[in-house]
Amino acid sequence: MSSLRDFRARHDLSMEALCARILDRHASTIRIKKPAVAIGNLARIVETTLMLANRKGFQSTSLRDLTEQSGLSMGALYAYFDSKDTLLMMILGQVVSVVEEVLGHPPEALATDPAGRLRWLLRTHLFLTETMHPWFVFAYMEAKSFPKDGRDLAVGSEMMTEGMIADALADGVSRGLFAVPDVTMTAALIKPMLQDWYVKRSKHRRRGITPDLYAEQLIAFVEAAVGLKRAG
Amino acid sequence: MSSLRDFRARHDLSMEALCARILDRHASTIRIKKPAVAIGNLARIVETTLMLANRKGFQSTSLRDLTEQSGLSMGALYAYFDSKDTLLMMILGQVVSVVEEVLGHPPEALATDPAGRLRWLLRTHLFLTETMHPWFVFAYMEAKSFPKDGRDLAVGSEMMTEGMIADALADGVSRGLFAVPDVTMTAALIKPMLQDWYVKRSKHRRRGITPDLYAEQLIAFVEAAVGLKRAG
DNA sequence: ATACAAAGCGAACGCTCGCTCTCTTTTTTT
DNA sequence: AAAAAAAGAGAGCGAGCGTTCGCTTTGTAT
Repeated sequence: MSSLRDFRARHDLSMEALCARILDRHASTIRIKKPAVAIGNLARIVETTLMLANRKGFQSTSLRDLTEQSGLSMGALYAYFDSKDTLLMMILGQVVSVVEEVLGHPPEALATDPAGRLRWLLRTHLFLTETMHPWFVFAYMEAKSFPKDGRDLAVGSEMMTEGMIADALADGVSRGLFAVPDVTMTAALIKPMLQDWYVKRSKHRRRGITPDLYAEQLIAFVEAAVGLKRAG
Repeated sequence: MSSLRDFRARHDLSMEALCARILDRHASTIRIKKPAVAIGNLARIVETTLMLANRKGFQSTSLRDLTEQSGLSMGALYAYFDSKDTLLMMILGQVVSVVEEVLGHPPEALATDPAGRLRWLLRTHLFLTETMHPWFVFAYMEAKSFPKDGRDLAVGSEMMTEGMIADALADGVSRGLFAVPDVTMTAALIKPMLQDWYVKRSKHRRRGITPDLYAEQLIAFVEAAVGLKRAG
């Protein structure tokens, strides 16, 4: 059974790796020529933005706050984005892209094992959001104030992961493994429990719940709810 | 079995009734002498604030937006609150107070019926948030940018309702009705499914899910998860 | 050492913000 | 009808916003 350690060994989600991909995606906007410099400073910018935005909201975070905390000047910041909204879209776009990449490819071995695939989805979702915690809080909390394309992107991403859960459920039902009256509705009920891990993470941590523990308990809860008989 | 109609017949949660109580609580700040005038204008102010804040966030809603949409002048607004933060606290305080009042008093008949009390809690929570939908979205989405006392109030309220769920679960476990490994954790998993109704309400509505339907399916899901055998 | 591009800097701009204050209008009282 | 009290109006204030731009510093190739 896979753990958070295993997950992190399989995926490089370090700040540098993530910012390298942001640089790729926004090469036309970013005016810095040397990739090493660009990635290093992007890392400082994104890290500071996530910290400040998660503390008091992106709208309320001023670019002057950002210059003070990041150590970069106003002019330097605008070499990396052409507007505050672009900065927001850089972060959001990276979150959406990683979700698609990580959750979109379940192990082939689970292709005919809906219960295993459901477990894998829940566990992987939790480990991903744990590893990129500030990114996901940012995407979730700022979603409603995104420019329209950003909102569509976020909603689309959410619908995609919900759809993956629904597919696993439907597969399980058709194999007689699960007893679920309405797979769409059930998937819609499972999603917020996944999101709660990162939205209210400090509460769970205060109670001593680790990601592995949360995964285990959530899986037990969901499997009971969908009528799966558990081994042992 | 109680429905949304029944719920609304039992509780007066009209804008006027809610604003009358805001007036009571903030009588010292509000400079308007005649209650009828004060309540009427408070209703316009709160209604407009909720609409604008839920559309683009409270921070991004300017007082000039508020004057335009409400039809009241800047000077008039400041006869009702002494700062934008006070306006926020008026709304939040009313939400918290109503939650305590409505959820804090389950029917006496359910005192020895944990399964019934759990059903009542879920249903009542859903009906309450449905009836005061914009208020709850506001409290939930703006929570992180509240001044500290506001955040504490919101967190306290959430912990209270989670505690009620946990109590019902613990009662059920001690009577041998539920099979739950950890009541606190289980309550923490149930809460976000309740909140999802109002946070993602438009998604559910698009799918044709009514509050009564959501209540029914959520209850079925939870009862299966906690191991309750259902009649029929 | 020189030349040139890359990167970084921060004062200044136009604008909007929350909030105040004086003045006018409406309502109530006499 | 006059006077007093209550309520509303909206121009104006200083502060702070996102963004720009002319300039300096740093790094590199000759």
